[in-house]
Amino acid sequence: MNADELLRDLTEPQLEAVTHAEGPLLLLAGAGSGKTRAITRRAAYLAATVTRPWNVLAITFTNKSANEMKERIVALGAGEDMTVCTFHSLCARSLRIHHESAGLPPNFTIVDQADRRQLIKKALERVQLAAENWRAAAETRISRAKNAMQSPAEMAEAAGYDDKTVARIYAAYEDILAENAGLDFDDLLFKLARLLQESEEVRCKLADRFRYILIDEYQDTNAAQYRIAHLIARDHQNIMVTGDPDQSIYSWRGADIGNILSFEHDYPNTKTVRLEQNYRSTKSILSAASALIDANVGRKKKTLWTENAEGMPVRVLTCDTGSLEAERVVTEIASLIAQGRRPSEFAIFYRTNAMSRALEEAFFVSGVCYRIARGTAFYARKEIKDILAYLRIMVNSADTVALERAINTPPRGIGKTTINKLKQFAEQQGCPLYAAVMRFGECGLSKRAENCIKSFAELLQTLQALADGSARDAIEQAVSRSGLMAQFTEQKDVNPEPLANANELVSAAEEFGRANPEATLLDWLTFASLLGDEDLSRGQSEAVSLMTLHAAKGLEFPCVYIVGLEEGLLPMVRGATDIDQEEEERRLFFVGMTRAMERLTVSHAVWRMVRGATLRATRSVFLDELPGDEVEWVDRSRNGADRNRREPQACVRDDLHLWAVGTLVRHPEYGIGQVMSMGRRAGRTHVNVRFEDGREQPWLLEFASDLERVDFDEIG
DNA sequence: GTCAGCCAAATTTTT
DNA sequence: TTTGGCTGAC
Repeated sequence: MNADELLRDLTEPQLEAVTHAEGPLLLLAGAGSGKTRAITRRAAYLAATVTRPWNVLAITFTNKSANEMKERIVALGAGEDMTVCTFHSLCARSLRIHHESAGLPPNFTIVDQADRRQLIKKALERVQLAAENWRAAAETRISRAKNAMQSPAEMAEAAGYDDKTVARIYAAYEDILAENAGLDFDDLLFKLARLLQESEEVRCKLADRFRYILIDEYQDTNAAQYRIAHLIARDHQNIMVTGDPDQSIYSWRGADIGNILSFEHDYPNTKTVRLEQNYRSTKSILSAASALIDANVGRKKKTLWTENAEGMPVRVLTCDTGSLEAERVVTEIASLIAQGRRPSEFAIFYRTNAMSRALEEAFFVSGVCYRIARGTAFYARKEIKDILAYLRIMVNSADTVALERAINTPPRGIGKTTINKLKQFAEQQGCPLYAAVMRFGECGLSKRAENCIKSFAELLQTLQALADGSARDAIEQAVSRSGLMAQFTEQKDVNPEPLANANELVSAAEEFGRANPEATLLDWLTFASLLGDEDLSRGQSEAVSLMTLHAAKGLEFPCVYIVGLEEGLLPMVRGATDIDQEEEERRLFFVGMTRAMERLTVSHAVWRMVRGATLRATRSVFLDELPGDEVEWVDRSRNGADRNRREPQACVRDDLHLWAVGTLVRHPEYGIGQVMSMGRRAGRTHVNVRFEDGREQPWLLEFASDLERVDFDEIG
């Protein structure tokens, strides 16, 4: 596409943003205002006019949005050479290249959240504190410190006992990370920010390479990310940021809404463009959402408007209990589907994951397909981590977390006693655990244990010889030689997932190798450690989406339900001391509301079960902030009008004894599946079946006549 | 090495 | 209520 074509079909403000050439640009983009369109067009336009693609850097927060953005930019004809990536992967790559200046080993491994927890536990042991009392505090505060670019020493200068204690844990944790040659997610940002600050040479290199930078979702940046952006853009000032302060919902993770609010101040010649026309929602939805967000006081004024239809009013539903609320919502969705809507047009949002339970139960009864957008990432699965552990040892033998995981996975007779002896030896010698494994003869082990360790040591050596080859081969070898493959294959009838996931990992590596022929195993590991699972989601089946409000950001659905509008839930915190937090909760609700295109329903229950106890709930203040004339209140509580609620029918058929979790079934249309869970509710039995394509489908057993039980042998 | 049983903890979680 | 982690018995 040539430059003129890139400017086609743009609104006036979009055009302004796209064609702005030099200097800082702030794009304040309201929900649903075509922000991505503006940013991708601009990236392509820059590459076509004032600069070359490889001099442009576009940064996002998630892999998903990076991939989407890249795809769209490539489709606009701007070439593959533009760097479109997440903050974290930019950091990982840059630190890999400039590891020497950063004082890092070249083969550092990236430590994920679960590993991080283990390491913090070790740090607690090392400073001899009762783990239970400090674990949670240490986890959040160390992360916060790193995000704010604070070292352990700086933290120790703080006054309180708590700070000093956490600083000790932090220091121990840093030591352990260094011993493992590991960097956690926060380190990636922190270390690059510090490197850019301290090394003029590296800073100039990056600034020269990336002459134009674009940052999406700028309201979610933390102090380290702010520094990185600033240090790259300081000289050329070609920095464009987009975002919406009203959608800042991650302050609890260190995001600083102040970054976007003070952008014009930080970059004095900023041109500010506002995208205020909304293309997503009806007038009713938009004005309800606008009225709500207006209640935030320290807010940068912004007025969203739309040319869309008025639409139906936003509805507020009152129910007696959480489960009745769920039942109502699901019943309504079922009837709309019966009238011709597709399941994928619906989404239900809630504040906490625990709230999905009631909804799931209601879905069981209704038989409507649903899908929960959960956080269990592909790369966080046990079998995947087991494999990655071997690969990590291959590139970084100091990676003790990986070693401890791999040493007896699959079981090879190396028990706690043996491991402790090895650890003891390592400690005495001041060497990494890996060295102890290699010097198994000196650790005072029993003959039996020594043999086990010996073959493990040999395995590691064999694998390490492959470390310089392709990632694909490394994985294949690691999986088969470690015995993991045998384990997965053996259990495939009981649980086919590990085998499937292992194979998927191999194909992912193969694909990566094809796209990056030069890439080493280390490159692939860097890439894989930073990946979530959204890219690998299998089988886009028709289903209603269930997710937390946080997970909803960036998505849109024709029909949206937001449940649990109660004090203590949404907003979760409240009170004069916590104005900022309350405002963030309001933004969270705002984000949820603005996902809706046509129909928006919010609900609350009079009684809510919280941790086993049923408590009287107070309706959320947010509901009272919605404009009266745009909103229809529907009271379905006992004192309300709904006396004709359909009671569940009695159980027709009870085959519970014939069915069990894990039973294989065949469906004429969906193929072979497996019973994932079963339950009884209101005297009826329901089963939840997952099929080969990843689709999950609930059935009420008496209506599940299409399901046929099959035996393992039958499908080989 | 595995498993039942007990206790404690329970927002959100882009990487 | 549910879940995960840890402990102690086989």
